[in-house]
Amino acid sequence: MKPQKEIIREANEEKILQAAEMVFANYGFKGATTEKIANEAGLPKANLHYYFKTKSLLYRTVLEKILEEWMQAALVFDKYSEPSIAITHYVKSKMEFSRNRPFASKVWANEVIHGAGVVSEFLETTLTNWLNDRIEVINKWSKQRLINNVDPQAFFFMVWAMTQHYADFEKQIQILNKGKPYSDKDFDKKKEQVTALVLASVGLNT
Amino acid sequence: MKPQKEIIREANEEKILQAAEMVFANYGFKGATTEKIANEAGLPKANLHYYFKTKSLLYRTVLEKILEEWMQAALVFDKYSEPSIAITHYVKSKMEFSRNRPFASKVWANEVIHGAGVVSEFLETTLTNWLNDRIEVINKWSKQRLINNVDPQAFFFMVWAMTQHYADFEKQIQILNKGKPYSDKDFDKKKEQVTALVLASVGLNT
DNA sequence: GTCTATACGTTGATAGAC
DNA sequence: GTCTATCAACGTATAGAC
Repeated sequence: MKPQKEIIREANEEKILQAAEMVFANYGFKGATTEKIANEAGLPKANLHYYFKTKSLLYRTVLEKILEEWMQAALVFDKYSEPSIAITHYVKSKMEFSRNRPFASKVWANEVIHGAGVVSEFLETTLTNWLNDRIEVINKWSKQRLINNVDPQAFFFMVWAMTQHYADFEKQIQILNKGKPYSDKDFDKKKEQVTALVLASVGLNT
Repeated sequence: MKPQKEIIREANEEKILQAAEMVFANYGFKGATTEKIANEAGLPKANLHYYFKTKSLLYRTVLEKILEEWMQAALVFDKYSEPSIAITHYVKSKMEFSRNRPFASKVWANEVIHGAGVVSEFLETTLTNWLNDRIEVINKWSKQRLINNVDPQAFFFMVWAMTQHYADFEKQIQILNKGKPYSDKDFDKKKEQVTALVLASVGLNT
């Protein structure tokens, strides 16, 4: 059985991390204050600093959690060997991530826009390796004439950009949607449309 | 002939606006300090506040300039009536904007991610009108069987996301490109690839 | 129009009682 | 582990001499 203190610690850290993700997403690193995060987590600022010594450390911890989930979503690409099925599942997985974890997507976007100071190591190693392997898969499919002869890198950038756009530019999308946020049904339709566009872009019919 | 003071004013405002765009792009609104901007513009902080009373006003002025350019690039869509030509020119125009004005794109992305507090009015009026008109164009093309039957809104979001991705996620793209920024030649190739993907996505061949 | 010095608010972080 | 009080650093904005 876990000691009482450890249980408390884990619960509080979790509350803080969730609050931090939201506040960092909405205000950026500098714009986010430890006080806002603490309020959102429902505890005094001093407690936040007790659990996370510095704001910087808290930010890095938030990003680490996001990276784990990013990789988790990426695994879907390898689950199926048939191009249209693999791509469909991957796009849907990315769209669902945007829908369910919009703050995570925004924190990520923010971090990269401002120079990826924290995540550059991840980009240089894990993500580079992941992408290079998947580029080979796309090239293989092209050679087998299963899909159009596309630039694999441009293809992945397209999928990332399109799917993350629905999280990062949520506000713009909402305004252009007559001011109303997408309902679950709306979003499901967009998920289908995005998938159809991606499949067509490499020459696959739906 | 313009009075001397006016000439000085215009020159200094221009220097400040350019510096501000870069600093806002790289550090976000809160992360950008008036001192950094002033240094970048090559004048003391007090002068910056002489030309732009507050940081907020400076930020809004930067955004207004970006909006004008955004609309300018959007005009290209209407220059040609044939779908593949219109789309090709529009995508290329957006890609060139990302290439030539990466800071503008980043400031915009940042602003929208954090809730579009300043640009929401533009989104509600000008951009909504622009998009609604262009949606009709896409629908017309669909009905005439000139392009696939696609969701016009999803189509434009795709183009915006894909093209702006090359500016906003510049750093990530650079790292995934063996650490080297795209040369002009690299970028031209990507421009072609992006155009090909977009055309194919609506059923047009290249 | 330029610039140094400075006032004043905000915020990250800590001390120290409970 | 919790929380109030507090401080030092920073950053916006201005006063006032040139």
